[in-house]
Amino acid sequence: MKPILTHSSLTPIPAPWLARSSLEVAPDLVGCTLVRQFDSGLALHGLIVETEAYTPGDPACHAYRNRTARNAVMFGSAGMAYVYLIYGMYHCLNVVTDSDGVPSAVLIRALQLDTVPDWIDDRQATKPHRVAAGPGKLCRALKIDLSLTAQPFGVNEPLWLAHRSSAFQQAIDQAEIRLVQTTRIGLTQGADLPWRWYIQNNPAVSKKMIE
DNA sequence: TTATTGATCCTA
DNA sequence: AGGATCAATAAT
Repeated sequence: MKPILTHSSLTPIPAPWLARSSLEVAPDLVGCTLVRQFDSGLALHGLIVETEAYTPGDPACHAYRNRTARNAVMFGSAGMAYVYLIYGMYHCLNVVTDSDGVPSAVLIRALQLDTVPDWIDDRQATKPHRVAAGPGKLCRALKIDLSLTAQPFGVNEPLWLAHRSSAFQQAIDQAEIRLVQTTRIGLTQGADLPWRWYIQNNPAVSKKMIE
């Protein structure tokens, strides 16, 4: 395990905080921390550096058409994990948002990890801040798969979320850290909607981008 | 029932 | 530019 950065006290995010429009929650989750806890007692922390919002009426949302076995959790109450398999080989993690009955979620697209897990191969580990730089990569790094879908975020669960540190919030308030809002990645529908947010100049965002 | 698609990532 | 690889969804 190679340390990348340290973190101070973490305050858990309660489900009601997530029971808002995904368009509000997505930017608010940037700068928060995702914690992955294993049965072994090992815990990994990742600073959320990039998110995307998916809403009802959004053609890119998996819940756009009908309620199915896969997307059912998005119709439920906020604070649950929605995990799905993409392109047959990667998993993606979402936080379910908004009121019960309103299908919406926030996709976690990139994390800055506090440590590089042992199971990451040496080649990848040479660039520590790229290990979780993408929705598929972060699920691989944190061993997130379909077994975690429809599970609640919580301090006694495999996954939980913590609020921004006061230092991060201050940096946002003083514009030392800036959020960029732009279009989402990899979509054929709803590609023009500016519903992605990321930390400007952060080395762990999912792709190299200008401005 | 079979065919196509996809909120990705890596290699060349 | 192309391939890996498979569940959900669309088409037959």
